[in-house]
Amino acid sequence: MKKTTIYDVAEEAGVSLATVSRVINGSNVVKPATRQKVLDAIKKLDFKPNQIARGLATSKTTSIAIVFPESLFGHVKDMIGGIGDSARTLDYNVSIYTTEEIGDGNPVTGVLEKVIKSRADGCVLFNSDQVDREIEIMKRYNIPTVVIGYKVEDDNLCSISVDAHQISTELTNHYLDKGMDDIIFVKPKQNLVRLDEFTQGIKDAFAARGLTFTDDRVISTSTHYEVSYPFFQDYFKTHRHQVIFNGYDKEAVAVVNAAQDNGIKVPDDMEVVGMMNTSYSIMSRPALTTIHVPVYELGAMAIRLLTKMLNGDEIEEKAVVVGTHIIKRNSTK
Amino acid sequence: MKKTTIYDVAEEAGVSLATVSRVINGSNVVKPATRQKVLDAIKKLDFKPNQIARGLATSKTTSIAIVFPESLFGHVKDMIGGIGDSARTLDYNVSIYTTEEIGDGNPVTGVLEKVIKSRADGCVLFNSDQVDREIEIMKRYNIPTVVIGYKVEDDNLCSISVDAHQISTELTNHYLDKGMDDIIFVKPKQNLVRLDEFTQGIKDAFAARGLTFTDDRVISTSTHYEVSYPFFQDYFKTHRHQVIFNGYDKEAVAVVNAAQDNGIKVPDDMEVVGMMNTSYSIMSRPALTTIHVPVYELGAMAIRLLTKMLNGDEIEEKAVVVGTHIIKRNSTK
DNA sequence: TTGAAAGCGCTAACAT
DNA sequence: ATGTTAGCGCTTTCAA
Repeated sequence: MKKTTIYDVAEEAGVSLATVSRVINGSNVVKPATRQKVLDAIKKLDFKPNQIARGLATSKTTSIAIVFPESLFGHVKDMIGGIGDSARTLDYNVSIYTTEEIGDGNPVTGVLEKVIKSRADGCVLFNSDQVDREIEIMKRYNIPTVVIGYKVEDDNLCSISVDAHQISTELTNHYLDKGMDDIIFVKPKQNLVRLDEFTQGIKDAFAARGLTFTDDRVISTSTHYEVSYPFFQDYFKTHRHQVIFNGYDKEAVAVVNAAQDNGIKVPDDMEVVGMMNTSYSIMSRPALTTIHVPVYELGAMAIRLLTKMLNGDEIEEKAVVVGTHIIKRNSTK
Repeated sequence: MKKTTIYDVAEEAGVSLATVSRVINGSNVVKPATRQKVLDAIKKLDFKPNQIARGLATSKTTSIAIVFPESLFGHVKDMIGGIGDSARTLDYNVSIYTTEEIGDGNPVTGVLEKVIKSRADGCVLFNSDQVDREIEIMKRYNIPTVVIGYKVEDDNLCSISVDAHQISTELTNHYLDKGMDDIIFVKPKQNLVRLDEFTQGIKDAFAARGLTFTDDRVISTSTHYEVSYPFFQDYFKTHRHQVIFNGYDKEAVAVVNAAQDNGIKVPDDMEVVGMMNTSYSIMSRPALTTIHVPVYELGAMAIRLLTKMLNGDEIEEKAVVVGTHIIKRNSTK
């Protein structure tokens, strides 16, 4: 069954294909009567313009590529609402491209190659340990890109990020003020938020008081609860601390549960702070104090920024830094 | 900066564009020496074939559309690993199309219209209260489609689902055997698993013993913990039950937490069963007994089925029903 | 083994 | 206000 084309519609309506094209593209030079004939023909033949052909003719695909490593999916998921809503409103499709963790040789260039071939109008990248290389590639091919979670700015390149350093110094100072300096930072491999900056913020807060936050106070961990929980279950058999910062709520829940299983009362014996303010944080008992990052908005802003670039609109701020704040719940005093 | 095309490569290599096309498509009639010249030119010019042009010429986009309502995103998320991995392996791109909950008039046809215009090679749909209409549309446009969570089969139409009726009768019988018939089913609006069938399974199990499971034992609820938790927090002030089945782990956590806040011990005073075996179920205290649904595999199978349809391969089973089982944890005895 | 040319379905000058 | 025509960048016969 052959798909109906603009030619079929033109014939049915008794006009040229150019007129049909004008009607479907909303040109206002078409005589109302003619327009109606065309509209009728479109309806009768149930014609749906081929976006691929249009894309070839206009060099526009109205599609945006979202590229991220699988491990960041949890974050992207929370953001996809904002991305999807904005994209839908602005009439863009979103295609997702994930990079596998354990890639065959060169996962980054592999997936970006697909993006380039797909001729996506624009691209959204996420902070990851590969992000610099990714940015490099997108710049080389001159594809308008916005990066989420990593501050950069350039031609055809915007970013939306969070001031991780600021929030971690604030948090650290809060405890240092209370004389609590037995702090541990549980750091997952990847996060939307720059965990290296977060770590640096802690160190700087310590340093400002003549103290040092040593690297052995940073515990690297998996974001799989199945892995992190047993780890901490074991860890707390032999360790006690005053405060645990976490790079992601999921690990914070593992810490809370494992601590309590070892008779450590949260928050009385130990305080725990999560990150991202995901639903994990409210489902945990006690509910987690956590750093709120407005992920939905991050996604929505990314698409808006991107479409501005695509439209050649003026962009006042190309490297947007959004604020975060701490949500106080029951895992801290 | 003009993108380099197949013509540029042809000129650089001193051959015709047909030869270049043969090289990039792996035709084996090209003389090795010629092939090498072309390969060199491709490398030198950093040529990436335009997938849009190719799509127009071949009527294939190598892209698959995934369509689902926002509220199902939690489920799709768990599945996207499987979808993404399979799609990547089989060299398809996936485009996601979400329908907004509170649509302007006709969300379904709106979003599917985009899918049709995009000329996606195939489409993945999910069980939802709109799925019948969606299927209808895909059939009309003859787009190979696989539906996840809803059993159907037709030309160009496969499905992968779960036998909800079977699992709910099994579960119900387990409690009925123990003489526990004070059962409540907490039912969210949408789930990948057909909750109507699940409900029917409970009813049938009751009926088989001359009992009735009345409709007032089905509590409809939101999947937002922020909504469901306060609801149950209040509910358990005046209600006690022996067993609570839940249509999704998230609500089960709300039930567990709210019950415990009201002094109801889980599982001693009340048993709670979740559904889907998400990470919520292991993070809950006590950890949830839940119905395991192999979502990753569901996603992977969907893509494999779809690509078989696209390749015209033989499909032995067009309406696959996958098994589920109950994972026993500490929210039941 | 390679090249020439038609065509995929549409848009966008340019004519009329 | 409408029609004609030349692309968009590729694939795929058909010839050579």
